[in-house]
Amino acid sequence: MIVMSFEWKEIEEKWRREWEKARIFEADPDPKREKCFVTFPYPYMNGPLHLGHGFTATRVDVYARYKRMRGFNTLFPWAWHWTGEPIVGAALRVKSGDKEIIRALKEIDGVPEEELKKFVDPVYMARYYTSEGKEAVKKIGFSIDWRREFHTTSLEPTYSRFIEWQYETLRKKGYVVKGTHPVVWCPHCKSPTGDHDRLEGEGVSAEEYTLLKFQFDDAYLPAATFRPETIYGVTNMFLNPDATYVEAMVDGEKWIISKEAALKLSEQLKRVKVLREFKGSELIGKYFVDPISKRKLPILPGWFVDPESATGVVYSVPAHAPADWIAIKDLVNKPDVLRRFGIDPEVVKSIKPISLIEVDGYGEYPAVEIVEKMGIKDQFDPRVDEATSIIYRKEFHTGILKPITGKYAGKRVQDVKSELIEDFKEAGIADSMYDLPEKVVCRCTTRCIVKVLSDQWFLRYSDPDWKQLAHEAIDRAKIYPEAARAYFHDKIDWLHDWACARRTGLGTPLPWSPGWIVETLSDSTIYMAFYTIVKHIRKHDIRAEQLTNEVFDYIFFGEGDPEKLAEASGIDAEVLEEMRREFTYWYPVDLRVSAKELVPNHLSFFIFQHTALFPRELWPRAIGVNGMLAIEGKKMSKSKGNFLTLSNAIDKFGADVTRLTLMLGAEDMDDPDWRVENARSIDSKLRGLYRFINEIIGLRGDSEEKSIDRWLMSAIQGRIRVVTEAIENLKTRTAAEVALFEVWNDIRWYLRRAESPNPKTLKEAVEIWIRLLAPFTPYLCEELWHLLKKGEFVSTAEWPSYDESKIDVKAEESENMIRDLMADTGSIIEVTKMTPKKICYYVASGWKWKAYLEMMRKSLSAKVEMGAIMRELMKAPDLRKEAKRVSAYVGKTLQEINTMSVDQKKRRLEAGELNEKALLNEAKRFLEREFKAEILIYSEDDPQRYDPKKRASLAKPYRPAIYIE
RNA sequence: GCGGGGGUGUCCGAGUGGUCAAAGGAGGCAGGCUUAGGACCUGCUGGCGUAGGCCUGCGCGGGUUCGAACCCCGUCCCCCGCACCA
Repeated sequence: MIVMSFEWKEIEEKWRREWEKARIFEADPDPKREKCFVTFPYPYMNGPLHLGHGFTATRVDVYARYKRMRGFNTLFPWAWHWTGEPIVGAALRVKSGDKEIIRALKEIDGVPEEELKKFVDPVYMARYYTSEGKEAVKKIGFSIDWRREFHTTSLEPTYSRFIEWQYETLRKKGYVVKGTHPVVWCPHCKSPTGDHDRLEGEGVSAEEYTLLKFQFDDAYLPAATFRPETIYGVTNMFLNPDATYVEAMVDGEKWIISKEAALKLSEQLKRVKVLREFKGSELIGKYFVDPISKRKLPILPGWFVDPESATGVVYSVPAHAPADWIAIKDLVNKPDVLRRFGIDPEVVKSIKPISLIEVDGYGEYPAVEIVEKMGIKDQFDPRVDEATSIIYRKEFHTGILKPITGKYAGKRVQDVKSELIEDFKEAGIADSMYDLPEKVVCRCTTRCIVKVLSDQWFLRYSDPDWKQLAHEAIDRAKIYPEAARAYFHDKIDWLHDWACARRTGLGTPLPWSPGWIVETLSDSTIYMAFYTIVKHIRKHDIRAEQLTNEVFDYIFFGEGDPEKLAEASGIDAEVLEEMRREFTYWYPVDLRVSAKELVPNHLSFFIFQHTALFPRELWPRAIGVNGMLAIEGKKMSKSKGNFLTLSNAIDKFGADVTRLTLMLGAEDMDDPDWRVENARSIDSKLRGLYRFINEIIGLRGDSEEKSIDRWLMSAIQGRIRVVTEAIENLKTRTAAEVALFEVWNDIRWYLRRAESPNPKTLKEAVEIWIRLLAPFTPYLCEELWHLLKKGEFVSTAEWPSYDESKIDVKAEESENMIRDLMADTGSIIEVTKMTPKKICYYVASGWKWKAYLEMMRKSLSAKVEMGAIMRELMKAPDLRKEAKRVSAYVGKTLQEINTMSVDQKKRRLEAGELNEKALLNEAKRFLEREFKAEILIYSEDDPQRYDPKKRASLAKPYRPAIYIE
């Protein structure tokens, strides 16, 4: 009696131990074997691994296990990312007793109380999650070579040395340069305020305003705008009478700006010296000069002007800015207000909008039109913003500049905008500043500003030559799915210089600039190279200081003489040579997989840096991109409380169930959705599979090979081909689906169909089946495999090869014929509502087959016409004898032939004439069982046939005629 | 707004010009097996139909074609990313 049930934990632990004992996932260079080097981006250790990590990494592991079975020397290493600020930030929050984070650590991450206390130390925290993470990775059964494990930062000195070498090399090659950069900045914390450090203003980033410098006596009024082209339509200025303005020297010029603006500009690398403060009202009613037209224009009161926004100086273009038009209209209606500021109401009344942009669907003054159309009453109407945005978008995208704009006339706004800004700056009438379009508040409750950092170190991802190389690397690589290729190209073009050093957090200090550390996305770009040598560093106890730049130059670039390097570094020449050999053996990376969110950053950086540092033959060979995991239909998030750690999932469902459920969730860039219900169903499927295979293994004996045996082996070959191709292209869902369900259905059909199932056929099928499933559910397959073959791992068994010789088109087409016939029979029974006692089948006679195949042959090259085909067919004497019936048959069959797909025609031609009578006789008892009726089989011309309704002549190839009573 | 992906039957999800009323799975219904079953097996799961057929149908509206879920144009909607951060 075979045991028909099992405990996941038991078999998983058993096989994990066996694998570790046999060291089957430890891979060393073997020049005789082709290698395969796959990687998963090391996870950041500020928390436990979650199911999303599990999803992506399982895809890597499936590929790795498959390749290993294909005979590749396969290396799948693992490491841990500690670089960055969040771990330090979290430790600080624990230290300060932040309730929110403590609750999250306890409830979501499951950190025990006594451990939690130690989390005030960020390094302890990282170590804790690393060791928890490693347990989870082992439990889920990834085929990792753990000898190559490491973590990042200066706490792993040899890795740190590797990063130093990388950055010194990049700098030497001119890829790292010094520059300036605007960041959202907290004046209190004196540090950049990232999205996660904000109370308010998530997603808000610095925007660059153009400042147009209008003349006012010996000073300038720098008005801020995103639409500098509208200077041609300026009619007046607005200042807030109640706001505080200053006169300040800014880089040697006298500017009039809001008090707040002066502070902001001083943080943007401008020398600012405030001369005096005054209320805006002081300037209301005075005149300024437009630098383009030299017209003198009035300064009007505008309470809507926000001194917190940019310079607090606003110029007015009523033709194209709804807010400006409304503000003027409001003033016209309040002559007393104007008089209070000493302004003659006639001055405002006489302001005429000046049109400068021609735009479809609007007349001279789009702003005036939209205000009227929307019925906006005054400047306090909330729809002013909406109107502004509609006009702005429309004019930017489709607007054509009018003659008043001089050299820009006739061009589209969006095409000349940047040129125009350059020109204005050149002419000294424009400048720029950064500001935030919305309020941003730091976690410390201070309002943030934009600061331009100097002395910043940048990776020059904006460099066109470097971009070119990155594009080339993408073009040379395989990208799964292919649709992601365009995404990469787009993101490579879009990337600009990347500030690659930070002041705070864990990491590797920038070697030439103390006080800076290499930023987290920048120290994780070529570390896969480190996997190839870290094993030797450990084995030979090599210290960081021995790993000089020259040593790395030798290992990774092949530069220098190992003997001399040995002397200088104290590392044996043989060891150096071995490391060099190991690097060149494993490199390049054959596959790297991540979720699509990493395309614009990590994966693109990975590509960029490989092209900067390595020759083309060492550029990555393939990149896989996948979707992002949702839990029960919702995006996974700690704050929403639907966060599922990898470890929890495995404990609850087992490793194989977790893996297979994930793999069946989605492929390509689709987002998989984890549902407990699915996992449960997969669990019961796998238990069923276990019983099913056990029963098959228990079968004894042998019997003769029938058409249905050939059918099963042929069908299984098709499954092998599909699964193999799918995994090759990282279509892991398709592969899992076919390997599990389609193969199962094939075998099920075989068992139902075959009079007496042939154990030999079944065992062959099962051996293939287990191996096809092994990359997905390695533990269960290992268990099953050992029931078949003692002492051999399925993990290292040979992948089933597609055997062309076992493809039997005739057997497959025969089976299709029988299935179709059963469906037709069933349909008749259903419609007529009879309970059949007797079912008669009449198979088509030889001449029909001859005509049918001939028509198909002809139709491969051209459409078959009645006349031509009849002339052709009449050449054969046996058909000529039946000319009348042939002609009727051909007429009826013509359309079927002409609309059949080429593929199908080829299959049927290859199958040739089926001996339908023999096939049906072979299936007779099966059909009788299925329909619970007597089955009678005749040739249509059989004079002995029972055919009371004269249906026999309806027989066609592949469609025997049917009579039921 | 820009860029990428997508809208298919109750649900998830295949499907890129004819083999498509549309794979596979889930759910539902019916039957079988069984002491019982949330285990297993079989069938059904758009509508109509007393003979293997017909009609409707793949976000919406047009078009190309002998023929369209698949190609073209327009349109609406959904998801993801948009930077100093893992």
